Amino acid sequence: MEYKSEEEFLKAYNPNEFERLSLTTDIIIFSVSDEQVANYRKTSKKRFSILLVKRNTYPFKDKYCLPGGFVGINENLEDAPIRVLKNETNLQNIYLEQLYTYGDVHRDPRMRIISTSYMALIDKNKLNEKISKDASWFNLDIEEKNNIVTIYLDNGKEHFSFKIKKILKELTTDRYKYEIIENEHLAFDHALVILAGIERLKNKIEYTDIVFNMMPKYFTLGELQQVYEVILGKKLLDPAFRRIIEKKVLKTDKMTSGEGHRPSYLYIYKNKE
Amino acid sequence: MEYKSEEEFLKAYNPNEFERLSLTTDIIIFSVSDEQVANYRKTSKKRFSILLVKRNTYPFKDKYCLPGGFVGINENLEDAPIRVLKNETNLQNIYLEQLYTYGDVHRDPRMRIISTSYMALIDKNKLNEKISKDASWFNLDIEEKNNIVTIYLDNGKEHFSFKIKKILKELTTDRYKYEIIENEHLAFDHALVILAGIERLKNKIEYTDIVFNMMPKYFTLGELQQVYEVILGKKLLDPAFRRIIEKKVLKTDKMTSGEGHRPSYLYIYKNKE
DNA sequence: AGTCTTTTTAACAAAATGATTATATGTTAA
DNA sequence: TTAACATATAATCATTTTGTTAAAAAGACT
Repeated sequence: MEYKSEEEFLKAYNPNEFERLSLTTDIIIFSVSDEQVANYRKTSKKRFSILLVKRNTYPFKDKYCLPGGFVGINENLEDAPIRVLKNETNLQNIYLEQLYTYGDVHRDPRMRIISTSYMALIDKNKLNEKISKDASWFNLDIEEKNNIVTIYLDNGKEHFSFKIKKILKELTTDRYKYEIIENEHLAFDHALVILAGIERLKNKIEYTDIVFNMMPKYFTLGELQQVYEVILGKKLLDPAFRRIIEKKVLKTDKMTSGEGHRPSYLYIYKNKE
Repeated sequence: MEYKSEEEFLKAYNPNEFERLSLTTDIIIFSVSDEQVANYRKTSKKRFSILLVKRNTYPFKDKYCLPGGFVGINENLEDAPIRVLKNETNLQNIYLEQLYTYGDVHRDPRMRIISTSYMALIDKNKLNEKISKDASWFNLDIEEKNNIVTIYLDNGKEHFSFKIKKILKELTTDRYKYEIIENEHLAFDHALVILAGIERLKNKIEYTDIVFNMMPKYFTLGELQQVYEVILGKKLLDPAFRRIIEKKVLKTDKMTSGEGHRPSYLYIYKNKE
């Protein structure tokens, strides 16, 4: 059949001609937390953490998953993670970045569901203890050897781990294919999503300013360095770190006190103007 | 209602409970082409190029779009671009990378359609002139000033351009929001997809080896440098370029000849072993 | 033989990074 | 009051990596 115009074509178009599927979004909410260090001074150390939700319905009942949900039929894709984030944490105006879209035929046992994942970076100080019931913060430790990544999760009450193998793709690339080889506690393919998020964050922290989304307004260079260190999973040398970071921050005249050691200046993030 | 097991839940699950939508994939196929230079020697220059398809059906009849199509209900998302690529170019085993998923409610006038975009990198020498009818290669030039990007496309017969404004996001990031401000000839939101692909490629060429997917087996350093230059949109200094690239390639004992100037050694890509 | 063009190597300056060491300073405990 | 403590901050020097300019090399063309 021939149509004379775009309007005419659209009028005759039957949306049920193609098979349909559902779309969800999953969000990795990254933040850092302070952990008391077991020494006689009241020092604390930064930890890397993400928010997980315990499922109380099928499928994957009693397992953990990333906060998320279905994208409404009249909702822009990128508005869905904003809505989910508001529901889970009551936070708005948060750094969000699309990560990857997962679409294996059988990734959800219910039906064909595509999922677009996002990562969010938040400063926990802005939280008013209003995270939803069933959600909890897990500290995160990463270990990698022989292309097998083990990720340890701990929310204080429960702790578990999962393993993912990184398989180098054949084509001329340094990208990997990821395969879950051990996972008892995470629903769906969320183990993959978490690793993808971690790797994206690790990369971007080096060439962008996104860390500052996880920092409070005033921070010390020591704290900032610790955040870099937990995310990158390695120690940095002080002078090298300072050389790089001093271009991005402004020293204020405020200082810390009562820390049991020499006080340090507080810095703020310097927007590039 | 309470279920006793995952099996029981799934048996009772009604997939029509949620509204459904359709999923497509769009692929930016990047390559480089040789263009005769108008001088008295038979020298040639590399150009950056992408494959576009002229639409002969509604919607957007007679406009150009990226190769793509619907993802089958029983087809893994990542298998769809492989299939499309095979159809359009008859090529297999090609470097493919997922870019971004577009999901604005009204991005397709027919109905709610989500599209996951990919980029593919190919070596044109592997093409056997079998690209599908309606498809043609467009040389691509990029110009950016005052955060407005103009992209010029030319396939020898037709040429046009489009403009996109880059708006800095408010949050602590160096990422932009993109807004089409001038576009007469490209269907859907494909102008955005093309720019996203260009920026991804520009970034990754610096810290990965993906360029070699666009190179023939044997190449000169001059050719390789030209490819870097057309993609990055700037001249590189020879010694600096060589220092970086010599770690990635192996010099063979083959040489070029008949080029009207000093011959050069041919190199091959050195896989990291 | 001389000119053209591009390749390839050389050489040096400037900048960025790596690593070590020294000094500073409030807190805590004796 | 003082010494041990824990971290902050600065200074120093060696090393590596980049930026820049320039020169030499070699086949094709006239």
